[in-house]
Amino acid sequence: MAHNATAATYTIGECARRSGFTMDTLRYYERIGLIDAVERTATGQRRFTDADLEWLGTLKCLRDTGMPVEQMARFADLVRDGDDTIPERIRLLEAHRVAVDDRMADLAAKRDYISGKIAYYRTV
Amino acid sequence: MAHNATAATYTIGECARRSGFTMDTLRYYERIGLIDAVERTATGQRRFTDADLEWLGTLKCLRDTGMPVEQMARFADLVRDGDDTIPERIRLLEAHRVAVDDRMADLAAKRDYISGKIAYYRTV
DNA sequence: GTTTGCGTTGGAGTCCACTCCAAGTCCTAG
DNA sequence: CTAGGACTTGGAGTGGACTCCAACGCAAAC
Repeated sequence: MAHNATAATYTIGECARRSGFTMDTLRYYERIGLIDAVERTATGQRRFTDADLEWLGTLKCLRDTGMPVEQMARFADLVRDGDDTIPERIRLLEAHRVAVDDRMADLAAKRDYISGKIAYYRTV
Repeated sequence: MAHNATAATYTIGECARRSGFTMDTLRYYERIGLIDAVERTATGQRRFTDADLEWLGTLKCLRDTGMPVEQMARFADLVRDGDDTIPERIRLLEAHRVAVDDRMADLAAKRDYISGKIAYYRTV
């Protein structure tokens, strides 16, 4: 058997600190199935693993780029359903990337409008 | 007296179409003071002017770049209070531009993460 | 001159994504 | 061994920004 050097686990508080979600949000995400049932101690406290944290990193990325929770749940389902769903996952992520690109282009244009407004105010 | 060639007015439906807000949102914005009381016909129907539309364009830009309604209301108040408030308006818009820039940088980074994820899935 | 549809109001309802609460248990530092 | 902080639950509450509703009045096309 391999020597398991890094089996770190984290309390929900520590996980919140590391993931950028609040404890409440972590519990909420577990409740609605965005994250699989987290390991528990004998007394019922959650212990998050590095794998959980990595998945949370993906969720954070999707969430912060504006993906609705419902679509993230769909993605989570695909991940749960194994490698057969990889083409669909790619489709989902590509669609999302397009949405993000569109959003960035829109922001850039509107940023310029704001800059123009500022420049105009400076002439008054 | 000058010849007034363009005194176009628009119904709320037309204004919605042109501004990109819904009729309900336009009424809501008027109610909360984001837009000044709109002109009315004798029978009480709203008639938006080109000036209204221009202001709505500014609001759309601010809103779509994530400015909270409350801060837009603050900006609207400044505009109402005359030219003395221009330095403050500049400060407000500059702060907002920084926020937009930050948001774009964050989106760009996270877009790359998503791209990496897609690339990875393609290797599986 | 009537039908079809656009407009009016105040107020209630919706949606999303959390966020908070109370009452209790568990952990750990001293 | 005890004090204080971290964790548990189910369920209720929040905040922001709309969005919808009913019951009605007005408009304009034929």
